[in-house]
Amino acid sequence: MGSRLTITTPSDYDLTRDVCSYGYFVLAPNLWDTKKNTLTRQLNLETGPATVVLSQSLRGKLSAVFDRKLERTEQTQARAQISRMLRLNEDASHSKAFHKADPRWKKSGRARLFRSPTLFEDVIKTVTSCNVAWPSTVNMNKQMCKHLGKGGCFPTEARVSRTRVGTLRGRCRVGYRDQRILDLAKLFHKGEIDEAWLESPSTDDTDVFDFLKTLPGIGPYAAGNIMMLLGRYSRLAIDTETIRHGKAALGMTGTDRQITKKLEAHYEPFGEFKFKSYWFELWTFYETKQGPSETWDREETATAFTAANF
DNA sequence: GGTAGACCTGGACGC
DNA sequence: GCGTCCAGGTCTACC
Repeated sequence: MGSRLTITTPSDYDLTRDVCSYGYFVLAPNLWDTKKNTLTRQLNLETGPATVVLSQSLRGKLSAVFDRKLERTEQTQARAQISRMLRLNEDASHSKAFHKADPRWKKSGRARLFRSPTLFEDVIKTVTSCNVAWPSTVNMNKQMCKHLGKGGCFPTEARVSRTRVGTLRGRCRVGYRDQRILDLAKLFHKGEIDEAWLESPSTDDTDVFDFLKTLPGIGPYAAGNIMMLLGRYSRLAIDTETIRHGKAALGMTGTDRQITKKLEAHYEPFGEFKFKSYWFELWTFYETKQGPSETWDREETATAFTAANF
């Protein structure tokens, strides 16, 4: 019989709404059950992988059911990873501050963006989303979990750092990103990424952004996206989808450079919550096209989300 | 500081 | 079923 943990959440936490809030919730090893409203995934723990099923039946509480018994230290690890993934550190007052800055989301309560249990997974997922259509991103993550992850887990930095580039390219289908992913894994494995510094409130956003851009495979878009994943929402991550959103939803015209400037100005009033305001606008647009995000099946969204759909 | 071209994959399209 | 074209962000070389 596996372990069962009760996770205390912020009072306004809603598992369905807050998991189905960012594209990574449909990337392996995450599996959202559209019928049961549960999130299943594998976690890398001290003595090996463990599969957890997260569900919510009470406000302020989550249930985490594991496929095996966890030692006390593993329970602590699992709690920390789940907390990071679900952004349980962002309490109700954080949501309230965001809704004050942008009241459009007060009614739905949207405020949190789903992320990964580790920064390493977030960074690699971001690299797999660069210069590629969504179905390829889905496939890259699926193949990395299949070929490199123990027990279906997302591979650790240790595992990726000793993987050959040919395996990353040939089996995991990451293309020219192979060397960049390998170099990133080595940096994480050697402890050259100071997560405490990146996440510290006393570290300036600009310093974090400038550092991220020095990493292999990380340019302005990826750095902006990782900023969001670190809980820093003061800047946008502008890609072709952002430009398209500027044109289609906000009626902006001009060259891409002109639209970029207009977008920066458009979201400026949202200050430290700029990314969230932008993202929930975009997410709402996707939902008008694809239906509520909690109904998006992992396999179906792999093919449904192409530029042609928008 | 700005920009052209290469990088790789998979979907779309034409035949 | 096959071949070709194209989209996507980062990096390097060059002006």
